Order: sequence, then structure tokens, then C-alpha cells
Amino acid sequence: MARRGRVQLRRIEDKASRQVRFSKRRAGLFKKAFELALLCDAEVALVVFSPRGKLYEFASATSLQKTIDRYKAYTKDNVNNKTVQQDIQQVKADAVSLAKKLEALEDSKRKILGENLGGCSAEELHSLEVKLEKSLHNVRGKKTQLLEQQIAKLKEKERTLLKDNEDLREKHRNLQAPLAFAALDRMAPPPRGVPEPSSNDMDVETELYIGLPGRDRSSNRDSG
Amino acid sequence: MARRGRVQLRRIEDKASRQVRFSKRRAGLFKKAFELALLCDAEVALVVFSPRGKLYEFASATSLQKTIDRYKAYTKDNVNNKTVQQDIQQVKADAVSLAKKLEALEDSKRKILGENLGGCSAEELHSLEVKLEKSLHNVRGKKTQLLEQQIAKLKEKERTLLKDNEDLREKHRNLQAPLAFAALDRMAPPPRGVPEPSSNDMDVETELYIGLPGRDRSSNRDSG
DNA sequence: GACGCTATATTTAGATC
DNA sequence: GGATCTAAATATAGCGT
Repeated sequence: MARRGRVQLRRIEDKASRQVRFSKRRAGLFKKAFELALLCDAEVALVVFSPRGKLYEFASATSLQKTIDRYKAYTKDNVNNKTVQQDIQQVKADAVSLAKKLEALEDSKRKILGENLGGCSAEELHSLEVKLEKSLHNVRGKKTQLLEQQIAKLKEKERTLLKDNEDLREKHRNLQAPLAFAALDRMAPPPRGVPEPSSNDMDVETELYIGLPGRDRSSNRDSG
Repeated sequence: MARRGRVQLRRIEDKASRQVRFSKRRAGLFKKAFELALLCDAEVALVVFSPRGKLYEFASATSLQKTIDRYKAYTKDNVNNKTVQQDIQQVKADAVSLAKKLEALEDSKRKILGENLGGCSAEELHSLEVKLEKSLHNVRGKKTQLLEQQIAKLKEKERTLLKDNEDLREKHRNLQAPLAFAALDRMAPPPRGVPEPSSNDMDVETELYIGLPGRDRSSNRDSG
């Protein structure tokens, strides 16, 4: 093309040169596009983004969009458009279907919870009653089972603690005997040879709790 | 441009010549477009419709549609494109949200119906039990109310019917008296002056039914 | 329509301002 | 970034095939 050697058909590495040549060639291209449209009565649309992202456009028709539309119509872009439309319709239909299910389910739940019985027939009410009795039976059974498990665990813990307690008392006794014996020379003897327990066995304080667990008694909760 | 004088910058009138020059210039234009994209690292899209409506296209990007999309984005065609995309996203999000709600509700219903109590704590079970008792109370109350209404209606009907019956019997009696009197000449008199009832008053057969309505006893059902 | 040819017209790279 | 100049590279009108 130019003075110094022929132009290689590959990307121009030098940024400055590339920018200059882009401007010149772009002008040439747009001129050619314009000439083609004018001389040959063709519809031409040209879109160019510069390396830095700037847009340059040309359209021989009244607007570039018009040519794009004609292009779309020509290439039967129905595939890309209609399917998208169908997808939208599908998703919307799904959402409506879900909303209906949700509404029905909410109504059902309300009835089960005895909140919206206005429109119920005696039949329906009887059916509900049977369901609720059955459910209550299940829930109570499960609850009993859970509580029994908790009680069993607590009893086991209690047994262990009582045993530990007993062992500790035994050790304490064994440890106290010689000391008491040594002090016998200087002091009056104790009322009995048996050391006094700190308190009654039945009143030993533990963390144990039997009954419904509250917010602050979560340590013994788990599902069986 | 060529041998015979310079080319006028206006539409070529001769059809054949126009067609030929269209082909040649089109080739040149596409070549220039290609070179611009390659040499200057630009994104070029070129759409040409021949005078007779045939489509010629070039895109330096992977597809012409891609460049069109970039063009749309650049010209901020948000109205036509981004809002649609947003709508789709919105509808999809709605559907997902609904599905989640549905799932939660189904789980809740299952628990209320005592069907999926595996993961419940004693607390939850107790709460369920209370709910169920309350619901059962409501349902039974509603049922009783409904049945009482039915019974009241039936009693009212029975009363009316009994009264009608009595009236009819009275009319019958009045009607039969002169006839019996006339027949008295030819026949034996009846055992008493009172006509024999078809059966005991308490056993009058009616359509009345007290109790739970069955499939085939729908006539007396309605809601209060 | 496409291709080749050729004389010209046009474009353009690089330099310079 | 743009404008201008210039020599060389390209594009192309009109022709024939």
C-alpha cells in the first residue's frame, strides 16, 4: 500500500501506528460503504468498534436499526426470538402454577389448623377431625418417646453421679480417718467414729432436670 | 476511478452495469472491512442488501449478532433489551422463591399431619401438640355447630310434616264421615268412629335422617 | 453472473507540520 | 488527535471471455 515495503496482513503491533491507520482506513471504509449504497442502490449498514471501544456507524437506510431489523427478518431470527418468548411464557406459567399450589396448600394448612372452617361440610370436618386425631396421636407418641429417652439418659447420668459421689465419699473417709486419729491426742473425740456427711444423700445438688426442656436447658436435647 | 472519465457520485442507471459494479465494489468493501478488523484490531460488522434484496454480511467477531448486541448495549438500548432481561431474571427469581415457600409449607403441613417428625425437638412437638389440640377443638366445635343446625332444621321439618299429617288426617276424617254414614245401610259399621291410622305416629316414615350425612344424603347439607 | 485484463483512479503508510 | 504531501499499493470501470 505504501512507500516502505508492502503491508503485512496481520495486527499492527505499534499502538500509535495502529491508531493512525485505523482512522485512515476507517474513513476509507465508510466512504466505500457510502459509495456502494449510493452508486448501486444497495442498503448498507456498517458498525465499527475501535480497538479502544469507540463506536462508529454508517447506515444508508434511514436508521441502522432498520437495517438490523431487515437483517433479523432475513435470517429468520425467530429461532432466537420466539424461543426466548416461549421461555418467558413458560417461566411465567410455572410461577402462576406454583402460586396456585401455594394458595391451595395454605388453605389446606389453615383448615388443618382449624382456622378457616367456614366453607367446610360436615364430611370435611369429620375427615379433618380424624386426621387431627391421628396426627395428635403421632405427635404425642413421638413426644413421649423423646421424653422417655431424655429421662433414661438423665437417670443414667444420675446413677453415674451418685456412684461417683459414693466413691468420693469413700475416699474422703479413708483420707480423714488417719488425720482424725492423729488429732485425737490434742482434742476431744468426735461424737461418733463416722465422719459427718456434708448433707443428706437425697439433696445432692446436680444439673439434672426432668421435664420439658426450656430455652436454657439445651444440653440434653437430641433426636433419637 | 476508471478509464473513461471520473465516476459520477450518483446512482448508476444501467441495470447490468450497476449489478456488475455492485459485485466488484462489494468485494472491495468486504475486503477493506476485513483488513480494518485484522490490521487495527477493530470489531467490524457489515450488512449489505443488494438492489434485488440479497443479503451479504461480514463480522469480525464470532457472530454478527454479537456485534449487534454490543451496538445495542453501546447505544443504550436498555429499554428493549436490559429490561426484558431483568424481567426474565425477576420472574425466575419469583418462581424460585415460590418453590422454596411451597417446599417449606409442605414440610410444615407434613409435620402438622404427624408425618415427618424425625427432626423435631421436644419443644417443637409440644408446640405441635398444642396447635393440634386447639385445631381439633375448633374442628369439633364447628362440626357440632353444623350438626346442631342440621338437627334443628330436621326437627323443624318434622314438626311441619307432623302438622301437615294431622291436618290431612283431619280432612280425611271429615271426608270419610258422610261416606261411611251412607255406606252404613249396606255394611257393618267400623270398630270405632275413628279411622284406623296406617301406623303409630312415632313410626311415620320420612326422608329424615339424623347423623353424619353420607354420599347419597346431600339434600340437607348447607353451610351456616 | 464470474474471471482476467489493463489503464487509471483511489487509497493509504509514512513522514512532516 | 488532525491536515497535508507523496510514492507506492490497491481498487476498479470497461472490456473481452
